Amino acid sequence: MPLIALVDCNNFYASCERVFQPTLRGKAVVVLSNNDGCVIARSQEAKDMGIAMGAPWHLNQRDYKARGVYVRSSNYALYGDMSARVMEVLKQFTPQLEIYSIDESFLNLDGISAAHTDYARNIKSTVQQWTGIGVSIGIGPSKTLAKVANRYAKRHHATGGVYALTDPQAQETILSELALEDIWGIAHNLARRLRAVGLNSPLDLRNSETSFIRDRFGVVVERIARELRGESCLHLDDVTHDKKSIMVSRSFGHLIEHYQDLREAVVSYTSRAAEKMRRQHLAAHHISVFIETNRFIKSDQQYRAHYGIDLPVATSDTHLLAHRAIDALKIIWRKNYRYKKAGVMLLGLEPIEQVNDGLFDRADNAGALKRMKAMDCINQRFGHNTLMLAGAGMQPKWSLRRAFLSPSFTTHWDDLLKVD
DNA sequence: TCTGGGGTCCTAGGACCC
DNA sequence: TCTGGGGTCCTAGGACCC
Repeated sequence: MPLIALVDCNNFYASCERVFQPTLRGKAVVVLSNNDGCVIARSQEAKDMGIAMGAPWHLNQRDYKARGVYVRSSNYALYGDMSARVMEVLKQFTPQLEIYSIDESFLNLDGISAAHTDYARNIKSTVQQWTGIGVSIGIGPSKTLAKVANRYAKRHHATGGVYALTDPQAQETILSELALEDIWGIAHNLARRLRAVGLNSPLDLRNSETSFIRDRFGVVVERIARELRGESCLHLDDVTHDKKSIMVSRSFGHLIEHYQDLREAVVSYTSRAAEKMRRQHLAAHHISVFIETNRFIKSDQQYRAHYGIDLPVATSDTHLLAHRAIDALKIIWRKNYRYKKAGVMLLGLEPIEQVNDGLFDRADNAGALKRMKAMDCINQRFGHNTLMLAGAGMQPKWSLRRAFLSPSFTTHWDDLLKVD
């Protein structure tokens, strides 16, 4: 029987903030989304105060601040870096590690001779010591049961943050006490449909007839049911795959009515998405743009639309993609709406072996490559608004404009490229 | 005033082929 | 008189995840 551990960082973003600002220890900390719109992470103290995940911050902001809650805007570069450190430590404890998300990994414990809870406690304390991040560890014969065990470890202090759900009796008890929605892969909709046929708990689902589940709910739920039985269906996957899509989207700080503003946003998102894509050595065959109004303002006329364009040749050329994105935007944009959000998706991604190969379909490949690399550097250095201006054909800051227009511009590239 | 951002997988149905 | 059926591929949209 395989044994799988799920290591999950506790309150990850809040914990990261604390590592870099130790005075936040023991304090209630929340991390907010873009525009400081809603709560996306909370320290234990903040959870204990009843601050909900996803809660719109503006609703209770004054109240919480008065009660001493510390607030941080999200810093994904920091979290990504901390995540990599944690994963590096975890790698040393297993022959096979699947990085599932920024704060979670599955570890294969097969062939580990030590008692698994002792082993897990060792992992936990090592991660804590080397990175400053606290983790909880759940162990089970399948990923789904490891998830359940992890949840149990997080919620029951007596476990000390480590719990192995290997005993059949314990499995029955815990599965009978959980709600369907507590199971990985089951959310509101599926839970409702399951209850409609009399399956009210994870235990009911586990004990139901496989063929019945398969017929009524499809392979996804069938796998969940099998996993709950301890049958490992979702195997560990330790190779990193190329991304299948790359998206950049944002909610605007204020509602946008003019086409020009929307266009600036879309061009800016496109350049960021293209930049991400190039960093992963990928090129896109398809670009899709979407815009939407604010669904929370009931009195506003609502509008949502998206449009995709196929690219004849896979490309990661910012200019080319930006032009296609604008084409798409022109098609879906409508007057007299107040837009809240826009996004750009790159799809049909394929790897490019060499940076130069198939990357550009313009004549001046070398020049385009240089310009593109420099744009990435400018982005990093001056912020994306700079490129947004340049990309949209507007007037960038004078110094940058001079850089772009100067005949000797190429001699400046090397300086810019040193940033890399 | 103010409600995130970035992903993956599966399915159903249509088009098309032999 | 009889008017198939199996298979693949593609896409849009749903559902779920962190």
